[in-house]
Amino acid sequence: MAIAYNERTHRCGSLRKENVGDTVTLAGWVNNYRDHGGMVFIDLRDHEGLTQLKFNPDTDPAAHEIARTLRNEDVIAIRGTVATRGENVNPKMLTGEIEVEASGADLLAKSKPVPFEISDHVEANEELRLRYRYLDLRRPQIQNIFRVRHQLTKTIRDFFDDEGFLEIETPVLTKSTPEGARDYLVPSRVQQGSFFALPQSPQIFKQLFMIAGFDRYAQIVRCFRDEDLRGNRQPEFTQVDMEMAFVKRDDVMNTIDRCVVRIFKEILDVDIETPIRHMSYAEAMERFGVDRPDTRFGLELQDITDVVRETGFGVFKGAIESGGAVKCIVAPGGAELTRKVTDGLTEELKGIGAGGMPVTKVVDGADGPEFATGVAKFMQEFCKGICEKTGAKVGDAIFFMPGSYKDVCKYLHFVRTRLAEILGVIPEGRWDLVWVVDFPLVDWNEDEKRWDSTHHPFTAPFEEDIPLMKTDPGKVRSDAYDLVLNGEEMGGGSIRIHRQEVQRAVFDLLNISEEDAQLKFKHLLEALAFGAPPHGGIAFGLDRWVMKMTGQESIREVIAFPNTQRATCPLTDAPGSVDEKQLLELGIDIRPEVRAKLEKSAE
RNA sequence: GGGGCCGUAGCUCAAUUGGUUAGAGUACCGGACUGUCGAUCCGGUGGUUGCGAGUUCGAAUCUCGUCGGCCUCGCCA
Repeated sequence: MAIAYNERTHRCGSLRKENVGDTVTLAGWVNNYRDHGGMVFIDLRDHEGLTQLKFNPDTDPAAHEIARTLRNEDVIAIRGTVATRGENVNPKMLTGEIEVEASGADLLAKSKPVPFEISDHVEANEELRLRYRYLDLRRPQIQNIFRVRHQLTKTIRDFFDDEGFLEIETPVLTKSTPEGARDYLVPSRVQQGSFFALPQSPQIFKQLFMIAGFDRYAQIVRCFRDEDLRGNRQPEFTQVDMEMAFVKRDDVMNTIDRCVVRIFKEILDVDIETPIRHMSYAEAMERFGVDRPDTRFGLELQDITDVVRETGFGVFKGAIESGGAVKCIVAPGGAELTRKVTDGLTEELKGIGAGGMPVTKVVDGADGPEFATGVAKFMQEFCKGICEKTGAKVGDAIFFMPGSYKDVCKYLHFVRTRLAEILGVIPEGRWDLVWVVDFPLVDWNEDEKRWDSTHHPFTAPFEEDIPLMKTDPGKVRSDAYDLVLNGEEMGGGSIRIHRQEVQRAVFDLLNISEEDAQLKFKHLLEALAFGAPPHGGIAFGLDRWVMKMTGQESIREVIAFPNTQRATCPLTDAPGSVDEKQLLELGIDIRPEVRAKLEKSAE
């Protein structure tokens, strides 16, 4: 008799000893089978958990016959009676006190042997996992990630709903903006020769919502950027996007503080202290060398430019004379580090463009602490000064970095992060949140010889800094803010420019002509002329939040069907070629040199 | 575009550093087994060592190229 699989009485994670004696119907996948010739045991799996099924030839020969043929990942439905396991309780299973004695079984779908085991014990390589992602997604730990993802989006939506935000969708087929990241383009058939762009973010649209008078908008929205991938970057990703009218930056940050508190409480049952602390961009760069400081540990950067100003040591002297700096990191107990480790660090640094890294160790000398090994002989005369300035003690190692301020920051940030791993000083279970504020409005682009927006061209400068735009643009601070969690940027936003004359001044500074501005941002500029309320907002990388909250190392783990580093999908084989007919309709063609390359690789 | 690591059975990994017929666990197939739970025991199938050149008496191992994966710099307003 067929089992009514559409009338499951329970799920596989729910049966307990209170259910003993109940007649139940379950359905799911064969997680594992143990065939004793007589007795057959099957662990049945569904989205909730595992239940052991027992097939006894004396109880039900027909069901037992079916059970003997079952293999992993076969889909079955069974009917049976819940029984206690007596002496044979399995404490490792949530349902380990019971089992279901099957009195009927249906094979609903046979499975081929799977390319990799669906289990906690075996980890297949990532490419294979992505190629058979639907099998990978069967693993309970992976399903849990998506459960957290669901809870997180629900919590965020509930929060914004409670605070009076409206979720409104914005276009996916929209207009290319030449600023910022490379756009994904979609050719138009109706307007041959024209292209839509997929949004890098709904930035302008959300500002238009404010001008439209919605007051508060929030959306969980897919965004696209055609740039190279990283462990925490995918070409399509999900933003939590919000905008508020009639606010100053503290209002936005306070709102997010409340949201973050709620997220941590509801998802992880962790209490976050508010207000989340603020740190200026300048302080972050000075102490950590990066605008997303990891404040869970020390190893901060220390400036010793003044201490060693009179040095004859070539690289230090050169850096100082050309207006740069000499900074260092003191590694407590670093004298224990082997030559191999410090040399390895130097090699890694060279890999990202550094010339090298002078290192020395502080030892007990005849006359107090002195330097030993490495660049000791060049630095000995400054030992006392450096130790006083930095607090370095006997047994420590000091890693020096001379160069331009930018380079020193970049390389020492790298050193700091690696040292923290090597020394094992990153505490577990910490959630260090910090708002980085007072970013510079613009950044000098040496290659192009022009000022670029640090954030984006609609970010408001500090009112009191506006006069500096003409005289010293690099000093102008912007009303922008980034939220950083454990050294990773989780989101960023700003107060926007709502007055035309300020917007024009910023465009001037960015060397965007009136014509250009009209061409690129006409819709926003026009709207600003019709009474724009002061407004500001922020956007979060949802994927990064899920990644952090589930303890994953890669963003790919928290996206159902992610891309590889070369932006392909091993499961669908996207992107793929299209018919000539499709190209014809769109009025576009593959360039000859690309065609030639494709034909060559097809051979 | 640059730097680094990797690619051996369906899967996870070995192969004494260039040496005879490339092994093990697992999966799969056959057999045994009535309390297992990563079942056990016996037997079996399974390999273009990513691909292509080269060096060598001899290459999984060395060299070059190429393809693919991951990390990273640039890039990501």
